[in-house]
Amino acid sequence: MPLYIQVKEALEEDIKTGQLRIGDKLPAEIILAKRFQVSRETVRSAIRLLEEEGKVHVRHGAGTFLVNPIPRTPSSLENLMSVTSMIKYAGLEDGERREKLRVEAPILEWSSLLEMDDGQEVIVHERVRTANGEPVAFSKNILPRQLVGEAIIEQGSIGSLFKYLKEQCNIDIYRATSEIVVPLHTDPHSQKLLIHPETTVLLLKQLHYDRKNQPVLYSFDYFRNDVFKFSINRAKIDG
Amino acid sequence: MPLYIQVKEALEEDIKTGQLRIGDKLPAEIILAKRFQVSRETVRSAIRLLEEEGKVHVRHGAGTFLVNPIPRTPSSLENLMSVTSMIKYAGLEDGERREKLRVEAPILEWSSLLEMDDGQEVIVHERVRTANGEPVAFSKNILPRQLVGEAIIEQGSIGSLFKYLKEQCNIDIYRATSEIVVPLHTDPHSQKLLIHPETTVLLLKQLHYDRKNQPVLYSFDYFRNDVFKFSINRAKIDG
DNA sequence: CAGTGGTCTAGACCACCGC
DNA sequence: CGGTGGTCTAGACCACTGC
Repeated sequence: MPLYIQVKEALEEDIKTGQLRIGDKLPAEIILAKRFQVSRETVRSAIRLLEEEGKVHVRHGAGTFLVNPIPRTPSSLENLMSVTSMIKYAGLEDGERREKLRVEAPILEWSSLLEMDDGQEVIVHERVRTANGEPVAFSKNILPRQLVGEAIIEQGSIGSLFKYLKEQCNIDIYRATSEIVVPLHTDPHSQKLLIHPETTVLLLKQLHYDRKNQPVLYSFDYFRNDVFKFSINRAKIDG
Repeated sequence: MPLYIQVKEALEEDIKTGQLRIGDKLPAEIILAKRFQVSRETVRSAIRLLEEEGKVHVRHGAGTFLVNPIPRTPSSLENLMSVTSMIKYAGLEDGERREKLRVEAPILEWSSLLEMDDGQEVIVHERVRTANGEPVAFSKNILPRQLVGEAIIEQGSIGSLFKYLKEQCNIDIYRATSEIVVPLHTDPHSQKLLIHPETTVLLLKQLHYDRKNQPVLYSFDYFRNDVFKFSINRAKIDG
């Protein structure tokens, strides 16, 4: 375990035991360095982590101050997770699915977003997710056929798409840009989920990227908003 | 200008001029340090910035690689901005508003979220935003009366609430947790905006914090989704 | 002005990757 | 195994804050 992690955890322990309280100024970096018998840069690495996690507020020339812990949002949208994970996270049993899988010629929007060459085909994968026998989400996934190979077409059930792509296709999704849309009532995919009068539906149009920021998957994910809760942490851009 | 910023910008210049191309491995840190006549730690600070901005991918033992630039999302929700700013950002003229301002006893949900003592009152501020004579957004803002003082009650028009709070009340909002909700058609606030058949409405329930993570403002912000576009960048949590 | 964090150095050793 | 990034040190000087 690196030293700066140990220092960070020691400081967190001071917070937890109440030795440091909200609003308190932490000892100067040089003092902490002496106390923990490490160099000042090591202390700074630890404090940088605490700052990233929103536990302290560093002010040049003034000191480092303990702030309220960031309010924890249960499952926050800026953390990318697969629909399968979101269902588990919501405490639901990932039930029976109706899957459809086909090969298509992409429409211009898809081939453009996925940066595909002309003439290439896409795999279109659709499925309804259920819990307690009721539909709770619907997903339409679009992938370049070239990326996923031929095996997927014979595949009966995919399971977690993220997991399948990682293990079978060596595609590691780790980022996405998502547009949040409230679909119209006339949207046929939305209608599949509108089974209760108090149900509303939210759509995420998501373009997923691998670690090289290559687009690999475009998806339309519809969620019942009476079942799933969506939240997000927002912060001012500068200082 | 700090050295590590200069190094970062020199590297970005190499990217822009095509000396470094997507997928390329950057020279080793120690080589870059020699080239720029700085220490290795300075180079590492520069690379850390590039990594945070998603421009390079650092792999322990392998090297640092140039990746596709992160797809730029126009106005992404994780960047906190006021409704006033969102309206300007959408290219709309912030038109006539119908403002209401009153003092109330808070309901339990509000006083709890705003961490208020019993018996304290809240200021409730509502307004409709219009553009081209049509309503495009509706906001309901709830603030502890104690925080904002008495002056606000006599105030005719507030303008940008964020700006008002900063300049008149010394409250600097810099973070929020927002829940994204698709309101029901029966929601009276939502109905104010449903003036076209192809209009849908999205609601942000937002709890705003100052730099000490003290909650200072709870707001319900309704937006017409045919006028405003909402997007978000999502990333996997761990490396 | 004293105290604080921000930057920077020139080394060192370790952990990991890919050949 | 050599090359790479990850961590760490013991200093130094600078820039900012608040009294």
